[in-house]
Amino acid sequence: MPRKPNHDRNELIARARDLFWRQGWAGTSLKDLEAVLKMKPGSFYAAFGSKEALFEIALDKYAEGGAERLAELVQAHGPMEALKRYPELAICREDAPAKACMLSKTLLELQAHGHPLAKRASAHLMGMEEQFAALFAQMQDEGEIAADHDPKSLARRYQSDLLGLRVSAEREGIDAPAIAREIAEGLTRL
Amino acid sequence: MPRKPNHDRNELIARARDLFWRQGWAGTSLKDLEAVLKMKPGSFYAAFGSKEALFEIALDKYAEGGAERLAELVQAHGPMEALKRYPELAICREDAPAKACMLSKTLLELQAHGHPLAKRASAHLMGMEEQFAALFAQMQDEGEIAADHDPKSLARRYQSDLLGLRVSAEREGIDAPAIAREIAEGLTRL
DNA sequence: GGGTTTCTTGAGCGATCACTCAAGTATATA
DNA sequence: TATATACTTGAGTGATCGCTCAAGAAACCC
Repeated sequence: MPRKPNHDRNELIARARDLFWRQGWAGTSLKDLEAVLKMKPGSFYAAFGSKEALFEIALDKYAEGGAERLAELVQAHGPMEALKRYPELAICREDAPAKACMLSKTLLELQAHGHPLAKRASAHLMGMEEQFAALFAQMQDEGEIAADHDPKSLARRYQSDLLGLRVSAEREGIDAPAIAREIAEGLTRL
Repeated sequence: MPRKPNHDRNELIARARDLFWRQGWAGTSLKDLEAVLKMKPGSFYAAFGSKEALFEIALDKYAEGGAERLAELVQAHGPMEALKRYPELAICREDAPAKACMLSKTLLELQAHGHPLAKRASAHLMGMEEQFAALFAQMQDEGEIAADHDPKSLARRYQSDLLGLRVSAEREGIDAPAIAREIAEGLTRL
C-alpha cells in the first residue's frame, strides 16, 4: 500500500555521521543536516525523531566502524601488527571528515553539561579499550610480549596515545604519521 | 571625573576563562557569562566588546598560565624534572575547571568552521611545543639525554602524549595519574 | 553643590535555534 | 481506476542566541 522512502537510511546515517564527526554537536545545525541529507524538516523528524536521536545513531555507527576496521586488521595480520598499523590508519584515511576521534570530540564538547551523548561516547571509548586489552592479553598468551604487563594498563596507555595522536593530527603543520610510527615502534619494546 | 569599574578586570577574565575552558565556545551562552561575571549585557559589551573577543583574551590567559607553570617547574627543578612533573600537574589540579586542555578543546570544536579562535588555539599549542623543544635541546646540551634525538620530534611526541593524557583524564573510570607516570618514566629512557 | 564623565541597567532587537503539522504527492492494493 | 497509506513539503512555532542602546546611577573635578 505505502510509498517507499526516497532515501537509503543507511546512507543517510553515514552522511550524518560524517557531518557530526567534522562539525561536532553544536556546530551542526538542522539546516546543515537538511542540506546534506537532502531532507526537509518534516521528513527528517519522521525518519529520526530528533537531532539528538540521529547523533546517537551516528555515534554508534562511528564506533561500530572503528571496531570493524580493527577486527579486519587483526584478521589479516594478527594482534601485534594490527595494533601497529591502526594508529596510522586512523589518521591517514583521506576520505575521513576529520582526523580526530568523534568519540573524544563528543566527550570534550558535551561532558561539562552532563549530556547523555557524552556518556555514550565515553562508553564507546571504554569498549574500544576493552578490545585493545583483549588483543594485548592474546599477545601475552602467545608469548609475543612479556608476561609481566597488565593488559588493561597497556590498553589504557595505547588508547591515550591514540587519542593524543588524533588530536595532533587535527593541528596544521604537525607530522602526525611520524607520531603514529613512534607509537607503533613503542609496541615492539614490550 | 569618571567612575571606577565595579569589578577587577583580571579576575573577570579568569572567571570567564574557567567557564569557557569547562563548557567550550558554543556550550557557554551570554547568560552563563552574565551569571558568572555578575554583569548585565551592557556592562559586558562595554568591557569586552563581544563574546568572541573575551574568549580570545581568555584563551591567551590560559596559554600564558600554562607557560608560566612550566617555567616555574624548570626554575625549581631543571628541565628534565620539570617535564616529568608537568603531566601529572596538568591533570591533578583540583581547582581546575576541566582536565582536558582548553587549547585542544577549542581546536577540536571550532577547526571545522575555520573559526579564528581555532587558529589562535593552534598557534598557542605550537608555542607550547616550542617551549618543550627548547627544554629538550637544553637537556641535550647538558648531556642529560642522548644527542641523537631531534628536539622538535621529542617535543612533538611529548605534546601528543600530553594531549592524549588530558583527554583520557576527562573520561570517567580512567586512572590518568598512572598514564602521567608512564609518560614521565618514558622520558628517563632518552 | 553643579557639571561632567563613566559605568551600570534591563528591556528588547533581529537572527537563528530545534522542531511541528496540516496539506500535498506518490505508490501501493483492490 | 478508486482508495488507502505512507512519505514529502515548507511555512511557521516558541525559545534562545548574541547583542544594542537609551536612560539612570555613581564617582570624580571645580
